[in-house]
Amino acid sequence: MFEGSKLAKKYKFKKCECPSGKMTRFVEPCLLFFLSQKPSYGYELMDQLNQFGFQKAKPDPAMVYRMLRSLEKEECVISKWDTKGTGPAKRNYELTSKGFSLLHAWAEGIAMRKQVLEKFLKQYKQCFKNNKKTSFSSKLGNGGGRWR
Amino acid sequence: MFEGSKLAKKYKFKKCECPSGKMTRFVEPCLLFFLSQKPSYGYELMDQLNQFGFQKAKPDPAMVYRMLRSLEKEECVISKWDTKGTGPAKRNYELTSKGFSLLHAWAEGIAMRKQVLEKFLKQYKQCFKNNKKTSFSSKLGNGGGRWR
DNA sequence: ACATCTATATGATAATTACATATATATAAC
DNA sequence: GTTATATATATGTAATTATCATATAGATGT
Repeated sequence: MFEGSKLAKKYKFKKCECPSGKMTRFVEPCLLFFLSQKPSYGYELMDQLNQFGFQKAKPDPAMVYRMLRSLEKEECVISKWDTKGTGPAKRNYELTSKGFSLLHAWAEGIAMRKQVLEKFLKQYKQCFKNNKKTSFSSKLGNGGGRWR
Repeated sequence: MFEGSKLAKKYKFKKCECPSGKMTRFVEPCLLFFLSQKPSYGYELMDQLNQFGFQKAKPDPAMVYRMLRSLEKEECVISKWDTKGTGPAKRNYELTSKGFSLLHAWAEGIAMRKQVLEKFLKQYKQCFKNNKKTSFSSKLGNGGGRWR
C-alpha cells in the first residue's frame, strides 16, 4: 500500500530492509559492544553488523568509518594502523574506558527505549487485538461499537 | 562523564530528557495511534505525547504540526477547521483508512525493532552481568581473565 | 488595555543520513 | 604480466531531518 509513497521510502515498509528499518542510530552501540569484546577494524565490524540485524540493509561504510573516527575524536576508542596480516593495512580500533562508559550509557538508554516500545505495543494490541481495524466505528449497526 | 561532549548533546546522556532520548521518529506512530482512538488536533496531541513518554522533552510543536500536514499530504489523515468550542479555531484531524494501514505497518516495524533491542540487551547483559567493566582484561594477574 | 493561554504555522539554521565515488593494497585468474 | 576481484579506508555532496526562534491570532482573565 505504501510502496511508492514518500513514507514508504522513508520507513521502508513492505520492502523492509532489516528487522527494523535502517536503524542507523543503532550502529553506534553495536560498534561499541563489538569493540568491548575485542579490538577490531571497520571492515570486520561491518561484517558483524550484518550478522546482528542489518542483514539485508548493509550498513553504509561511510557511516561506519565516520562513526569510528568520531568516536576516536571523543576519546571513546583509539586506533593504530595494523600492517601485519594479509590484505591492505587496517586501522585497528580499541575501546577506551570512556568508550566502555559510553556503551553502558547506551545500554541504559536502549533498555528505556525498549520499555517505551513495549508500552506502545501493549496499548496498540489492546485496541487492535485480532482485527486490524481500518476505519472508525460507524455509529450504526453492531449494537455499540464492539468489533467482531 | 559525557555532559559537555558532543555525544552527550547528541544522545542526552545523564540529563536524558525522556525515557529514551528524544525519539523524534516515534512521534509519528504515536500521533497515528492517538488519532486511531479519536479525531484530535495538534495542541491536544502534543499533550498526549507528553503523557506517553515525552514527559520531560516537550515535543517540538514545529515537528508535530509539520508531521500532521505531511501525513495529510500522504492522505493518511484529513483535517477540518473546528470553530466550535472555546479558544481559537482548531484544525481537527481524522485518521483515514490509509492512516490506519500506516499505523499497522508502524506497529509491525516497532515490534521488530523491539526484538532487535532485546537481542542487543541480552548479549550485553551476558557480557556485563554484574560488573560494568570499563577496560579490557589485563593479561597479568587474576589467573585468566575472569572478573570478580 | 494588557498579559496570558490556547492554537497553528513558518523561516532559518544545524545536524544527520544516504549515495556516489575515490584511493590503494593484495590476491586470484587468465 | 595484466586484468579482475576482494579487502580496506576515506571523502564530497546532496537530501533529509531536527532544532530553534519567531510570527500570527483568537479567547480569557485582571
